[in-house]
Amino acid sequence: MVVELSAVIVAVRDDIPYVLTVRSGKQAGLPSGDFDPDADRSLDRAMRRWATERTGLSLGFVEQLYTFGDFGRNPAAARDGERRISIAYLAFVRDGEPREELDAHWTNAYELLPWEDRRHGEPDVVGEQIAPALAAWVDSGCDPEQRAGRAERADLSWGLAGAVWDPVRVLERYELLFEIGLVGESGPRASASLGATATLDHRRILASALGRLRGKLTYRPVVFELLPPAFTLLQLQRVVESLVGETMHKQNFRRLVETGGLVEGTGQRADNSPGRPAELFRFRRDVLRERPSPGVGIPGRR
Amino acid sequence: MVVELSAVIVAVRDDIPYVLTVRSGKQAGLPSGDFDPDADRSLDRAMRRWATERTGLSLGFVEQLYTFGDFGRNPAAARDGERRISIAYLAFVRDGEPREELDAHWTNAYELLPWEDRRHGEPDVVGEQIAPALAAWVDSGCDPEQRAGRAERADLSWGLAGAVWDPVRVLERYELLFEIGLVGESGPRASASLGATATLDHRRILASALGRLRGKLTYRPVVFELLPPAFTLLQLQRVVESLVGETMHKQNFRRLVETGGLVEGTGQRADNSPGRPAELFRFRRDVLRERPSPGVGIPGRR
DNA sequence: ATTACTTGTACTCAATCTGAGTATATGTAA
DNA sequence: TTACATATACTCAGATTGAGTACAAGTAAT
Repeated sequence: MVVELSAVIVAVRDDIPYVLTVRSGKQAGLPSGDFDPDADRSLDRAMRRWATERTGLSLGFVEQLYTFGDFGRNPAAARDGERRISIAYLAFVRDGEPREELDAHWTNAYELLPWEDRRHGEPDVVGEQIAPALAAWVDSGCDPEQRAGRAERADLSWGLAGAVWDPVRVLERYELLFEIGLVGESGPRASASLGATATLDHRRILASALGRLRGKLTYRPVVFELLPPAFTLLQLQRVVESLVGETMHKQNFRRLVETGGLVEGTGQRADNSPGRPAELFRFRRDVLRERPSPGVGIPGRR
Repeated sequence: MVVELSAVIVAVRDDIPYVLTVRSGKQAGLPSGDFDPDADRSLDRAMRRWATERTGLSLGFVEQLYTFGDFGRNPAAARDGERRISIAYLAFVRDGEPREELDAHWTNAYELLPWEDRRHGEPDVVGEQIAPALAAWVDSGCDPEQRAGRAERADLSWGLAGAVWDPVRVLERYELLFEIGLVGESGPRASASLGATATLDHRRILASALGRLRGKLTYRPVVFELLPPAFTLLQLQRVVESLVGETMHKQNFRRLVETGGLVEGTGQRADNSPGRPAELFRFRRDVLRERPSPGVGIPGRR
């Protein structure tokens, strides 16, 4: 049995959430490598050291995500009777280009999971391909009870039939698509509108990372690890929106973030923007002391 | 390298959260065993099968918790140069006694983590032993900056000096106690008021489980997996309180849970109680459809 | 039968928070 | 100057929350 580490390393630039990928053949994959028990005392430390060596980036926030160990996740290994277990991590970097010679790139996360970006409304692929495929899957259930169960599951995870869209349920959605055969792993099976494929189960790992990240935003002030030390409120809002995949009411977002004590003005103002220059803010560490779970509340749409 | 599975199996009875433990020598430990890659296709499945065989219980809600792999977590193994990685799971069972012949018992979770139960006010051990030890640790920092950092960390995780007590930060608290030497692993080091010790790092695993569980309560309707199908609102409240470790305002709890659409009355009423008999309620599955993250909101204390 | 005691359930009320705006301020470029 | 952009202040109705009060409906003791 081999234990490997893999990392979803996230950065946001120009309102786009990027994940770090490495090429392997024609597909992109997450950086990953075997865990060497002799080299590091702890998994977290191994992760940091190895990611730095591999990508030339220094990680900010780091959190263990999930351990993937399904038999089918690595068909090549399975064929040889080898079982590979992968401990996945989520990590943030503020900026910086990966070192070129290491063959690492930034990939738009929504190229891999296009249906998760709803900032410009529901993407066409949902109505045109996903919803019909889900409906067909529901109808193909063999008895009424199974059909009801399937409908419930499809509606809940995809926000159909009056249910609400929950940005956090990224993994549920991905797994449902996988189950009904709309997205594939370990092979260039899908159509372009259903997103680029990735090596092995790395899209699934990305899905859990995005879900966890979206959840975490609301109750821990982690966004700030993706922003420069001073930022305008609009910059902050855009970063949150890009991660959550939905737009927010500007004035209310500002109010939430200010009265919530998450940020404080620096007195300085940004200069490069069109329109009236905005004040620069910084993260206010004292919130941690005042509120039990401070995060950027996510006010209603638009 | 050996990969093992371990499980925090939780049940609540008489307002006490219990975890399933097995004896190993004089100490209690979580049930755990090596993962056999040939026997099961997925980790989750392995976990379920193995827990059922081992404990004779059928698990309800099951969730992967964290993978522990620190070098020091198993001193015996470390001495032999062996590295053991443990994938921990959190699971709920509704009730039922473990099969006797398997040497499994229910242990009060707060016997292992006494400071986490604040239903009867702050436990004495906090003021008498923990707070002084934390203060000493803060003072022993070698420069003002380090002392400030330590004070911040102690205050935040323990809700001291005006900071709020956050029930979710169980792991942070445990790790701080461990770091300053107040609780020990792999040996009967601690005083009784700081809780019973457990095998290896199993108390640490329990701490992450309790933290995760407390967090999950607020945004997913998982409590109901610990209750019988029909229950009174007070029963529900007591189960939540026992897990969160704090008491709640009765009328507001009821309001939150009812207007939140989490439960519906059955028309029947409980009969065995003193006082006016209460109506029996059941979990209302439709909430899942209506609200993005339904959980038992945790209203203010008392 | 009355009383004390227990728990359940309804309702009140002020304070706060939220969603959805309107209005005004302060820059740059034509 | 004007048009355009974004920033920021303020409003206001409706919902949610914290903290109670009041009353209902049982059991056990007097």
